[in-house]
Amino acid sequence: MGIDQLDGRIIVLLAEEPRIGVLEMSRRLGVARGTVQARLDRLQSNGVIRGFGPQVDPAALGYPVTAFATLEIRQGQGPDVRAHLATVPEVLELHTTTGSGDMLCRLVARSNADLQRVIDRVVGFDGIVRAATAIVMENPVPLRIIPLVKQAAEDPEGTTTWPT
Amino acid sequence: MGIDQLDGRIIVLLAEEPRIGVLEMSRRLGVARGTVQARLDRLQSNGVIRGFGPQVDPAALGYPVTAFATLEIRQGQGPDVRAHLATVPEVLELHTTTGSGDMLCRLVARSNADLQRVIDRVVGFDGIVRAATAIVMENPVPLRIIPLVKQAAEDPEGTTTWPT
DNA sequence: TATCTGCTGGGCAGCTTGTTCAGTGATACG
DNA sequence: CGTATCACTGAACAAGCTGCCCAGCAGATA
Repeated sequence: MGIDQLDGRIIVLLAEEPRIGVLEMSRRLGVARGTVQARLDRLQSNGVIRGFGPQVDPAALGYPVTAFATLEIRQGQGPDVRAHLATVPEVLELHTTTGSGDMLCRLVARSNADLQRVIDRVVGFDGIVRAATAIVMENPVPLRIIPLVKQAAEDPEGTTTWPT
Repeated sequence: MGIDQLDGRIIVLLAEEPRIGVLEMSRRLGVARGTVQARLDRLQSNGVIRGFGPQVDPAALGYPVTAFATLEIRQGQGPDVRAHLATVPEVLELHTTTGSGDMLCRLVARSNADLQRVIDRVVGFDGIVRAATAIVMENPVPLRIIPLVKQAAEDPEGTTTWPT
């Protein structure tokens, strides 16, 4: 577990220019093509790189409204609620969190009015006691990983960032 | 704005086998290569497909702990807080939301103990009044987009899902 | 009817990929 | 100390894909 600086540079390069190809990477990094290839294979089998799926923008799909909903779950209904939420396309992700047996999920909708439909569908299920929704207005920091990759590459053991 | 079924199938195919290539896609979809190429170009210039960056797993990087923090911001300090949080690598994303002038951010850390360090760094800033943190235990629905893509492809106008 | 857009099917040169091989340096281990 | 293991290098090869071009055709539109 952990990556070295070469791994980090490969990931950063890949993030900046996804269509770059192994050969061009090896040229820019100043290493042999086989090395980059082996590193990439290892990163993928390690699970560090999960894949290269297309990053789709829900807004461009017609779902410009994003919201986070905190759900309060009736005791023992967790599994059923998970299964229910998994069937709702507008539920982009779901987490169970500490706190009062809660879940947090990310929703999208076609409009603020449409959000009502989505929420109704989400909470229209027995196991859900209550839902608190916060609509996203701005997204100053879009989901990112590069800064973390750089830190992990500089300091694989976490020694410098560890609390003293 | 909106995608048709062919666009949807292209995205799904790309998500299932990211390394597939335009030629193989055209074969599987039963259309000409130029068509797939043109669709892909359009999807990218439309912004529907933002890119093909590597999906990196923070856990595999040594950051297995995820948390969501709700931040209460002092009036007028929003921009400064955004800039501050953008400098913290462990802040994976940041949203401003409705509610009491709040922000919601996703954090990762090397351990529960390390999370304290991250939170201290996040809230160690004048503009932040209070922070409520929820640690993620499970992630029953990892960030996904395919179900939404399928729905958008089937129903580009949202007519069937619209509230009646 | 004339135009425009999108799709088809073909062809071409150039480049990348996947794979294999031998050689080398560093490291770990008996 | 000798040796096995590992990672990296540099090279080679055939195969396949990409990017780009073109002409033709169908459907929608003005």
